[in-house]
Amino acid sequence: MTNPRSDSQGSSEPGLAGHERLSQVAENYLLSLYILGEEGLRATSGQLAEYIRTIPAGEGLGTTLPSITGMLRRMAREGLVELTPTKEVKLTPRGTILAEDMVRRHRLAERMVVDLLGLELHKAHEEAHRLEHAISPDLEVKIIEALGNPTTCPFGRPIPGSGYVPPPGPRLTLDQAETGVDYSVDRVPEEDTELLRFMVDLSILPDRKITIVDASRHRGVITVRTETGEDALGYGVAARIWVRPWV
Amino acid sequence: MTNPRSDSQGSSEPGLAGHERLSQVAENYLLSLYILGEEGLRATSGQLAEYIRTIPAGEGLGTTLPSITGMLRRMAREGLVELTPTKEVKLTPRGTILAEDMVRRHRLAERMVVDLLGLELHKAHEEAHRLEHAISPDLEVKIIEALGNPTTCPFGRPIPGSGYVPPPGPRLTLDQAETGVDYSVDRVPEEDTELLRFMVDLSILPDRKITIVDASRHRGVITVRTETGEDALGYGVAARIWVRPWV
DNA sequence: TTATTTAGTTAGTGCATACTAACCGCAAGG
DNA sequence: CCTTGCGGTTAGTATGCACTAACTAAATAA
Repeated sequence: MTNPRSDSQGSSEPGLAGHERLSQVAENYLLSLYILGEEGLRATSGQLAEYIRTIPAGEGLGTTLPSITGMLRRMAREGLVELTPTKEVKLTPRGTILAEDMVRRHRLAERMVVDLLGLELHKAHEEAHRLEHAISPDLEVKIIEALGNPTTCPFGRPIPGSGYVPPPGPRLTLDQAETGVDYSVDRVPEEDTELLRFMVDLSILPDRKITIVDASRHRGVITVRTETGEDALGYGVAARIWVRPWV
Repeated sequence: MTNPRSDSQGSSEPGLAGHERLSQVAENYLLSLYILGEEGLRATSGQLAEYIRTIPAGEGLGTTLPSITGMLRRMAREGLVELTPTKEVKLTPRGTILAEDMVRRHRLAERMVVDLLGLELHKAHEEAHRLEHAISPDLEVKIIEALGNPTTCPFGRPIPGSGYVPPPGPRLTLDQAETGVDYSVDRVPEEDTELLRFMVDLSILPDRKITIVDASRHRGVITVRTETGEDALGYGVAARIWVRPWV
């Protein structure tokens, strides 16, 4: 956003895209918009507000509708987004590139803090939200090397530009899965700290095996078996866990 | 600075000090003031301007005297510094604690990017200047663990709160050292990227052995021998390298 | 001693980002 | 068809942090 930070910034190192630097706020918006897209949600100011509200402490507020309108206007002026007549927010090509940069840095940061620094998984998303703004192209390259070119974040989401190929076979949410069939966990929600803590205990984590022992929709409870044992999940939670058929 | 970021921030984790979050600009000022103190320089607005100018790309400018006056006024209002009648800037107790926090994070970040991520030494200082603002207390603990409780940054400066004890024996700058005597490098300048690149080649790095082969003050040149071989340094450069007697 | 240089402040502005309060347009319900 | 409410924008304002231009006070030089 032509903020002071964007001066004196000439990084033309090799490796990855141009890595133009924006304000942290703009970077957060781009990341949020990218993720809304990924989730297949209509990217409106309201959705954006909601998502931004999940961006944990340390990143500033900016969660009221008027703030968002204003920010989007500025971003539109800078050619990062377009505001369609249907009140939707679309990333421009340039915005898309920069958004991917952010998502990549975010997910690399998540991997770094977990795999290299041993941070507890449930804290990774929040920490990454701070770190993503502080990773230069040089550092990004080093992180990728140190991690051995990871293709997903620790929650199972793909790292853009990493050469991720979605595993074969259909992907579905756990609430739609069949009883008695073995599945592999594909993705888990990343922003719900308390839930994550619980899932770590239960080994409901990407690439682990999970099987539905019993699903009683009327009670709204699914019982699953994992490495660790058996436990019950609500349908709401189950709907946020993606699985694919076990190899 | 009562900026939006300081809301929603309740980190009361164990381990290290309170870790109140300020604006990045304020954090930079605190770090700069701390380092000026460390170097024994009179901390005036002018010195501050000069030091802040060395803070590399990505951190924003804010280098003119009026900006500094303004910022210091705000920081004084927040009880971080005091402006003495002799135009000197003093850290308050609270300011000192927060400044130490920043310096610690900065130096840990330097170690992390070098030791854990393999970043080239001459880039470490600049990267750390971005990362220092993005390290939470939790993460700090993990970084310390992963690094095995380091007591200095890769340039030889002590990490506050690490239990660093200065090595015994006198410390002097290389331009004052005697010819033919073996010394151990104690500290090297961290912000001069080009110089550092050269020193890495020459193995003029903390804890390495260095010996003056010949010093011809009139020519302004000192010839040193290191692991790597012999080479000539200007007196200006030599004055910025700290050494102590070799064990 | 007076003139100049140096260091710092004050004044006046600009921009990004936040907020609250007030307004608008459309979908749904009566 | 009108009314209400939700989602969004506009208006108005505040604060942090940057700048330039103009002033001042202390130190230095002439």
